[in-house]
Amino acid sequence: MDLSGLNESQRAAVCCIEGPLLVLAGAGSGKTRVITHRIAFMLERGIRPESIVALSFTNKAADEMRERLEKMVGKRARELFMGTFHSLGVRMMRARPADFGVPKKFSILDQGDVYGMIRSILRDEGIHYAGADRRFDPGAIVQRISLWKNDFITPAQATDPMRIESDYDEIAAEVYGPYEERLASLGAVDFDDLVCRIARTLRDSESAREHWQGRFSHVLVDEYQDTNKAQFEVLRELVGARQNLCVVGDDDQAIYGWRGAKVANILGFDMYFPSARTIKLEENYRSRAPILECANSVIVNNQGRHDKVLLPQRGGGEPVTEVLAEDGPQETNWVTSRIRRLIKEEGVPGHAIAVLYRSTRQARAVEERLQEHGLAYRVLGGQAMYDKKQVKDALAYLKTMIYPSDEIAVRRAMNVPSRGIGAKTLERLLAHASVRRISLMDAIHNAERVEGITGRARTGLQRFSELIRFAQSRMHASGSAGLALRELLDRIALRDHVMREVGSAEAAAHRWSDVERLLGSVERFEQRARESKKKSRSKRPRWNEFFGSMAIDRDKDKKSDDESSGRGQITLATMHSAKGLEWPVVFIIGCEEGIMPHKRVDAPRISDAIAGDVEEERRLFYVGITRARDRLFLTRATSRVERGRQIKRLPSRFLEELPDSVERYDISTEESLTVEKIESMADAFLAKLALAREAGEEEAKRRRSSRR
DNA sequence: CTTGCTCTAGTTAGG
DNA sequence: CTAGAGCAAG
Repeated sequence: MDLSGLNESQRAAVCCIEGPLLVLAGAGSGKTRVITHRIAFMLERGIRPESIVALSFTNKAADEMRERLEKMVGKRARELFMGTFHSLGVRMMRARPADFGVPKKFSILDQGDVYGMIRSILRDEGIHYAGADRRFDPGAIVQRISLWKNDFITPAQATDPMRIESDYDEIAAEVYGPYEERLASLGAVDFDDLVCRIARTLRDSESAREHWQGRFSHVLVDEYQDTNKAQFEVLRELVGARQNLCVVGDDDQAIYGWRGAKVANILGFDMYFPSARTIKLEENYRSRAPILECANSVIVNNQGRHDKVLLPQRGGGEPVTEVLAEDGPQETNWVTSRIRRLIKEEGVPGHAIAVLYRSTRQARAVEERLQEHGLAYRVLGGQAMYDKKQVKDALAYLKTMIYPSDEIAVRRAMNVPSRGIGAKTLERLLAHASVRRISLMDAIHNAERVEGITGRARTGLQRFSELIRFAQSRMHASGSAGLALRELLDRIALRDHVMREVGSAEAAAHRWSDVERLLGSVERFEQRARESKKKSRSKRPRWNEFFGSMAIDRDKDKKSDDESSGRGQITLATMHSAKGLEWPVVFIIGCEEGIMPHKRVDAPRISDAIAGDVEEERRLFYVGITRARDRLFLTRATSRVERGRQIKRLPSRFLEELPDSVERYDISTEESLTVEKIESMADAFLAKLALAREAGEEEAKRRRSSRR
């Protein structure tokens, strides 16, 4: 194998295939190259592809890795397991459901289903989760339960008074137990179960452990700094005594502590695996020196980290620019016109430019200005396609047609668009169904026999029942669920429903296009099933697979979308979703106290008690900086309109950690400021101030506060 | 049961 | 300023 394209430490990381290995891969240090070369090297050394597991955090990352590997080793790349922890979990649970205490056909709840369940528990337990007196955001509860599950804290332990620190802990602990019970009674698991059940089973069952340790001999993990406790346990049990575990990551890019990731996993890797080797990749092939200088000088201010720096491998480069605006509109205006200039005058393609920000809401203003300028852009992140309401509605109908026993789907579909079926009616139906041991859908088909259902609800149920029967008969007649779903959606005029729900025709058309995409992927799935039928003679498409992969690979249809939408687009992204990506030109907007670091992580400003959170914000800023290849602009405003009022804004403390080589530009005075200029201005100002003080003028104090 | 009004709170994301 | 949720009225 040809390793000549790699530097010394990269080569070391590729060739060290036995025993525990920690690869500390700085931003832009050729991490993916190392991983793919390493797998290719392992295959060359005769390790069977089926016994290799390569894990990452997103499907996209896994797919890209597989593509790159396929270029190196060909079809064999398809034989090894490459995917997310969650998809590994699904695969293991499907292979041996009994080991994990789940039914053969378990279903996977998505975020929306979980929310719905938490809401209904809150209602049933009589907890006012929102309102004037006490408010409990279901989202915060879901998040707590998720954190507990990943830390192996049981419902009983969660209610321990010693652990409870806030109202939220108390409420969440109260809901946690019933939540787990409901999951079990539905034969369903949530996303967290896909990981922590694996960990628990491997820990507790010797036979399961032996089976899986025999199945997999070598494990690789990318983005290791983002692993949580449950994921760590899975790894530890999976690799067993052989400890053929290679983890690749960068503690300086750990930005997911708030969702349970443990930086300790990467900081203390050699504590858990004492025989571990550590290899640092510090050569940076992405960014120009001035950008890396910024990155290095910001990140050294963090305490808990592996000691390393980014060493520039590309020469030259313009200075990084810090841009000062008077207010928000001026900031976005400047950014968009600078982008326009880059594109129109300097010949930079749109896809070479990104605007990064801390929170999604900051995108809107930029979007509006870009639209005005007629510049094409795309927004990364945001709601995943399968989380969108319209798509979920359509999907609920599809599931109802195919699996009428899927209660969650039926519940959703039955009232879209509203058919006058409310909580009371549902309750009656469920009671009826449970007494007769029939499904909710069957109870609906027999609605006229259910006690107490009258008037509007009754006719609504009748219409729904007929609709489903109609769709099912169309499906059987045509042999295509996609076609039947189209007809069904047509009948209920879902399209008009979507139109009515949103204001602008444009937004509605956009929402509807997501439904079209769903229909498209249903039809493609059926097409594939028909083709493979010739070979395998299976009677029907395996819908379980389709729905399962829908919950797991939510953005598998996104890719074609990205490609079809052209290459000229500017990218708008949060710094979180920008991780792993790069652009020649990057703008980071809103570099201010309160935004970055965000005010929520920095509540007690005087005592730096929770400095860890501020350190995570600093890492996030570091991630943002290291996305830039050639040019970097950091912008901020001195005041902003917030809740209708003009508020003064202070520069982010991170800006003050930047080196002197950074150029400063003030939009309103159109002045470029170097450090020397600022210093001479400050000197002049101080001289003036001294004069004023001598004269005993009160005004001097006011001026002092307006300085910088 | 639905609709429309009023109030309030307001990170970050993925499977 | 907006989105989402509760609440009161139809």
